[in-house]
Amino acid sequence: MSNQGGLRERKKEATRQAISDVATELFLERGFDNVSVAEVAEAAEVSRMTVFNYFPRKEDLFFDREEESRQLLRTAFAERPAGEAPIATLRKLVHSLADRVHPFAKFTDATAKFWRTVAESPALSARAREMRDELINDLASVLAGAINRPLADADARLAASMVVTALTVAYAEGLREHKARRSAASSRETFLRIMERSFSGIAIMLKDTPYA
Amino acid sequence: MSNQGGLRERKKEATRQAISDVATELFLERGFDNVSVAEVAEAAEVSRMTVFNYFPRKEDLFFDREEESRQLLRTAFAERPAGEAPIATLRKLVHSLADRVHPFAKFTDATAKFWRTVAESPALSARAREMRDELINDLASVLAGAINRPLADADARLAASMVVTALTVAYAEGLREHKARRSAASSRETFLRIMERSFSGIAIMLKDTPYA
DNA sequence: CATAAAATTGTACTCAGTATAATATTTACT
DNA sequence: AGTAAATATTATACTGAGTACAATTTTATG
Repeated sequence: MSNQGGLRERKKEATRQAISDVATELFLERGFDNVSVAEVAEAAEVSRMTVFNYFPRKEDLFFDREEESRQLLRTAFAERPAGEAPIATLRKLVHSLADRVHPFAKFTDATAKFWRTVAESPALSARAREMRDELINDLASVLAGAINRPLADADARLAASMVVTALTVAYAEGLREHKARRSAASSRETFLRIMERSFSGIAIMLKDTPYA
Repeated sequence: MSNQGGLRERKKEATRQAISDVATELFLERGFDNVSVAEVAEAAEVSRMTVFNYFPRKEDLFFDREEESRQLLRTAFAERPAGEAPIATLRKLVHSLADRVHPFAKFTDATAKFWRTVAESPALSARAREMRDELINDLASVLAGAINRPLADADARLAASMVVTALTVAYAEGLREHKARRSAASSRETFLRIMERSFSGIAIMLKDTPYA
């Protein structure tokens, strides 16, 4: 039987982390497309097959936190005050992320380097876009679920698409601001300013729906 | 020297078209991921290398009209009345596309099958997302250029992202409506209704900028 | 018809990702 | 402790996209 805190589980987690760490380091150093999975395996002192055992796709070695955003949404809506408009819940969540300097609203040299590495690799860029679309789908489901609407509700899809698009633009501009001014405060303000403008527009789009 | 309407040019174009046609047919029939480039080459009676000569990536065999959307934007803004708000120009363009039943606003069994084939292939979906991002970048440049702003203008990026996102959602819902009701009129209406709602919200987002 | 330019092809390669079977290691049980 | 079952790791061999480069065929031009 599988032992929760057993040696096997701990070793697996350690192996996984070791592979991910050494891979991330190599990718940041030399660029995602200039490092083969075989090299990662060798550097992690593990076989190529083991790498693919833990990470089905090479891109997963770099993007190792997809589940986090999903969880973030679920808890935000689980704790939502009854009767609050879903869009208001999201607006609060965004401010909370900015206040807590969550990775999704963090503008530092490290995050800049991370996203530069993504931008320089077609494969990583493609995976980032895919994750964006998955986030939109998740959010649409959560939004529709929050007010007991069918999961394919068109208004939910519009709302989710617009919010995630706003986040993408706001985050990109936040990063640009960081590169230009190197100020955490002004990056944060740029990010929030764009999100606020976006939310005001999104509210209009959804004004005759239960989402706003 | 290269002869404009010479035999060589005509033959090249014919070969290219023949490859693209036979590939599209195979992909629609059996699915993009179940047909190898080698098979396409064989069916087109051409070598594998020749296929890659004309179409650098396999996905290009299916998406063969990327330039069209680019051109659509440029001409719309070239013919724009002086002083018209860029967002108004886009709104008119969308209505014009719907009226002319342009491929970007066309809801038929054929377009449904086309996009179903895309949805069923990870590679084609990825390429579609990439094209969406390229369209956003193009549109942002055109918007900024239209009012003599720097090409990286944040407002232009926000506007472009929002409009393309709206188009994506509106088109998807138009397709869904087609599948449900098989009515060209009601698909068109669904599409335009979502676009109108989106434009009204986008106008709010940009109300203090020269774009709206 | 000969020759230059350009299109097509052949060959050999790299790399991601998959399938499958063999081997090593941990766990559970006596 | 020792052993059998479960599971992690590895070896091997494969497919298919995409690239590099050289050889060959086809078209254009004098």
